[in-house]
Amino acid sequence: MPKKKVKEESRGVVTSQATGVVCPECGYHRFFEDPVRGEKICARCGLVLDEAMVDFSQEWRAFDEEQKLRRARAGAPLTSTKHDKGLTTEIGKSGEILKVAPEKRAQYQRLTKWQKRLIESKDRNLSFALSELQRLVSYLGLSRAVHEEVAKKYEEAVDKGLVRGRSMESVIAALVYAVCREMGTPRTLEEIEKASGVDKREIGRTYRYIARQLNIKILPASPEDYVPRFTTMLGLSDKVQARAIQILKKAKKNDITSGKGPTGVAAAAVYIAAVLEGEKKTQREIAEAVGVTEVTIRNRFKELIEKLGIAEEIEKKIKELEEKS
DNA sequence: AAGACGAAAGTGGTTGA
DNA sequence: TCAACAACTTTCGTCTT
Repeated sequence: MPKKKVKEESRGVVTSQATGVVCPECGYHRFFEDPVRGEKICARCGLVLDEAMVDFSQEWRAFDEEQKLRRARAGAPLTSTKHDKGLTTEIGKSGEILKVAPEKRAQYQRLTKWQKRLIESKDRNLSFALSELQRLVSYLGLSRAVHEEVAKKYEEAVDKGLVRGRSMESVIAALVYAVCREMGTPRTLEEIEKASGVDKREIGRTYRYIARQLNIKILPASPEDYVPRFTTMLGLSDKVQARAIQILKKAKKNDITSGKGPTGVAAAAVYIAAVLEGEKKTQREIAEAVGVTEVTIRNRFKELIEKLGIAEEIEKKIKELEEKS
């Protein structure tokens, strides 16, 4: 894993692609776009993916908001995943300057200029970040609610200056992680790493920092929340899902879950539930889908069946299933 | 040959002095 | 800042079917 490269790219040298397209050569998801030659080039291996692209950028330039408004031929749709929901505050309107005392005009103009610069720099930052977010959302199949919430929190983070010294990608990734968890549909760090190309330790670090600064409560993730996604990923029935959650509830009461990695516990519960419902999957299959090792599943599995006193039941069931095949 | 099991050594992160 | 520590992973050998 060339981690260094990703870091450099996150400095903004690279245009990130808004859709879920990946390089057919190396599977990487970021590309350089060269508008002059109309080429799209994989940022990792350099493969030219697209030639003779259409340049969608504006053919005109605008030097201030006024020109922008005048030259634009279409307005952006209103949505809260856009940085300002289409409403921007400005200090200076050309007519108003006449109302200001002559001796204050110079100062007034300076203020106007800086105000514009600030807004525009925030603009660029936000629109770039939001397109990265858009990419993650479609890649991970996240809900509208999560999308909106992350957008809101990101702006908050920018306002508090928390993005400084961190790459936008890592902040976005961290927020996605945080919000997914908050909404009870957690994704693992690994999944977000794969989707965003940001190292998972980096995501974790940023997550903790941002969460503290924005007063997002960091509750330990609960295993139940992972169950529905795991069962669907493995193609298991709703019955298995319900059974797994039932097992986890009981486990929680007996205090077996605390201190353990939630994904491991969830994986073991799914394994048990699958066996009990006669839809047995191998430990490896589950391990692979969930992103923990078989060993971990085994350990949790052993703990669960012992402490819940269902060891015999499970063994009987396994024998039964073996006889059938 | 494939799956389950577990021992042993290694890794990254947290905690407490 | 450092060492101890728990959870988890990797690796590998064994047993069963």
